Amino acid sequence: MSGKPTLGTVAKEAGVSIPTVSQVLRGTGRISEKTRDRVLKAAKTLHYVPDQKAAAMRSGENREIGFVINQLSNPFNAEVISGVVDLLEAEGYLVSILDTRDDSDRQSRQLEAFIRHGRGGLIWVPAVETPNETFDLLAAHKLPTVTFLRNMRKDLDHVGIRNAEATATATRHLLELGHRKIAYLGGTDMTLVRRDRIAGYQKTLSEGGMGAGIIWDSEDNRLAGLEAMLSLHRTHPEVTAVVCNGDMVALGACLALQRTGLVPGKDVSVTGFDNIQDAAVATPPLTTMAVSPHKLGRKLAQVLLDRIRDPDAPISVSEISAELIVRDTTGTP
Amino acid sequence: MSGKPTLGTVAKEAGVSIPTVSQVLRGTGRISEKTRDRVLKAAKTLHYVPDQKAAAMRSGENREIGFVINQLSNPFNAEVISGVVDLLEAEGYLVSILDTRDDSDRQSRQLEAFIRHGRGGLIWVPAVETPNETFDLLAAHKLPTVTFLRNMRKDLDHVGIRNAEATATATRHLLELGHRKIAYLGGTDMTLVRRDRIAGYQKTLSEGGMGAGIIWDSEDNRLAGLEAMLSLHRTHPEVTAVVCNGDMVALGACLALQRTGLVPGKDVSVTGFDNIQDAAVATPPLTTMAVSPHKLGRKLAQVLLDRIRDPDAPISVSEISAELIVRDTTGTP
DNA sequence: GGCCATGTTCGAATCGGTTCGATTGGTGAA
DNA sequence: TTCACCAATCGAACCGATTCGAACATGGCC
Repeated sequence: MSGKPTLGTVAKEAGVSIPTVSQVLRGTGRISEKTRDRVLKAAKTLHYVPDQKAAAMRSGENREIGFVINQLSNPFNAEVISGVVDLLEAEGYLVSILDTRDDSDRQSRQLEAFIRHGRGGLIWVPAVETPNETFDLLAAHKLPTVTFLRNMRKDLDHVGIRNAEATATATRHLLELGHRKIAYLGGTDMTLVRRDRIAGYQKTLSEGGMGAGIIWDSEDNRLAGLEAMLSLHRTHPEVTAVVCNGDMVALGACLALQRTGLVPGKDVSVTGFDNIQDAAVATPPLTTMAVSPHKLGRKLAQVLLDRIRDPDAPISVSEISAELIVRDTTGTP
Repeated sequence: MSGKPTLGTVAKEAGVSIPTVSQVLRGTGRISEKTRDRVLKAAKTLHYVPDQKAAAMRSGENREIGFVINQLSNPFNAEVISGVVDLLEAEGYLVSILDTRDDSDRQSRQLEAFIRHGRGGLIWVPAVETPNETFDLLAAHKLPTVTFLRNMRKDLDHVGIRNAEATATATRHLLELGHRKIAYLGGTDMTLVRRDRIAGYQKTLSEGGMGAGIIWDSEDNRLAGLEAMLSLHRTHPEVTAVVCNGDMVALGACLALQRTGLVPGKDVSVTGFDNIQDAAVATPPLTTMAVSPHKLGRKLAQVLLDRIRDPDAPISVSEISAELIVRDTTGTP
């Protein structure tokens, strides 16, 4: 009545020993039906819930997974999380989420907190400027880890998107429509992801004989995309198409065009990346590169489970292709 | 070299006993400088990180907080989470987040998981249809809990928004502009929050002699808002203003108006709720009711800390006022 | 030299489970 | 009656930390 119920409380209530209660509740060992029933009834009347941290301590098994992401407010990430959680919860794991907001100091504090509090595995979008010692910390504690989106280490499992292939597809789509002046919006801080996406864009341009292209800086949100598009258009009015680093940027760019009196898809073509829910609803609906976030999430969960089950298996790197979804923001120039 | 470093490993490395290492690292007891240095150096070279679950087991203190939210993909919620995490991390707590997606079965599994895995406190947006037994579970385990947004129990601390006051303000704003046919968009499933917001709307209407008003159903996202506005306009073309239950709905409604050839703020006025980032950037920028999510987050953290420190303190209920931000989607009819 | 005060360090118990080997009681066969 | 065997249950050690009181060494004083 005073404190929380423990194995001891249940054991006394049922008139058996502590190990017996433990065996009944976990279904191990040979227990007669009579005592099993007695124990189960006692556990129920006392509202007994086992203390996982005590269990984890002895058995070494830890059914709690950490998910460290760089931007919780991005709806694409939220959907990936759903996919991960669905699969891991079905396997009896608890997934707890932290948001680094791409701050590597906060990230290192959070990862250390995960280690202190004991996690059995980690899914992680490393912050842009993650120092080596952060990777060392994880290695020192032998924490099964899968990186997501940003593949920064050859010694860790990874799940990501074929970024270069995707932007190449988007760029080729615009070339085939007849565009000749195509800019890339969403970039210059050199994330690995951005580097790959820009590489795909540039490779396709130069294969088409269009030179190096124009890279224009923008953060990954609507407001930044809007401002970047305005300045791009002011500086390079000859540009008739932009490949955007993300849907948020692309939607911002469309707003900018509309404010300038231009029609996205007629005067200037725009492609996005992610296929977030808003992309389909926007006016006009956004042409974009789609990757199923749920598929990514399930893959992440699967790779992590495999790693937990066999810590010595070879490193796994999975890259998922994005698919071009043509809507109304792209057209002939 | 093989397993994780423990107090024992560090003790052997430094040539002292386990309690000594513990005392050095937590700063308790009187330790000579000489051994302190030796211990600290050993801890550093071994990358020692204390195991919180072992510590929590002995000391009873649990510095891990659970945050159970109903919709992770809502950017407003993401900002609230930032506020909570900032304050609690500074106090040495780890905040882990789960998303119920308003599914009460998933919610009950998640809360039980939090109890099993041991949390020292809980911030919680209860799912719409939360059964009593879920509340009983928390009470049975004496888990310090603060509800957020949805105040469903008189026996739990709460932090929320003055919903009725806010929609009353929005409705009065529209009345003062001269609107006479004002609908409420985002309704009818009877969440407490919605009930309060609708009550504020209806009270203001009837005080202004406008009758009961029109309540139109919509979920809390852009696409739903768009479709709801289309059907509302088809059914009730006389409506010249809509009070929306949230910004996402309001933005969807504006899109719907634009598709119909109407101008938000001129032909039909629209107010939102939350002041999410997109509200300021949209074309036209959205008139909305703003509550500082960061302020809400810090309040939540503070109330929870107070509860943890004094479990017997009287129940605290804090409601924060929303502020009208007039932008371009409201005007004279 | 013996004794106490002071400051450091360590032994042992504890938290709530799990695990394994040992013990108990009952049954059937020799 | 004795013995072997099997199923059911329990004792005790352990996981990694914390906590408290006891032990120890040192030095000062009588």
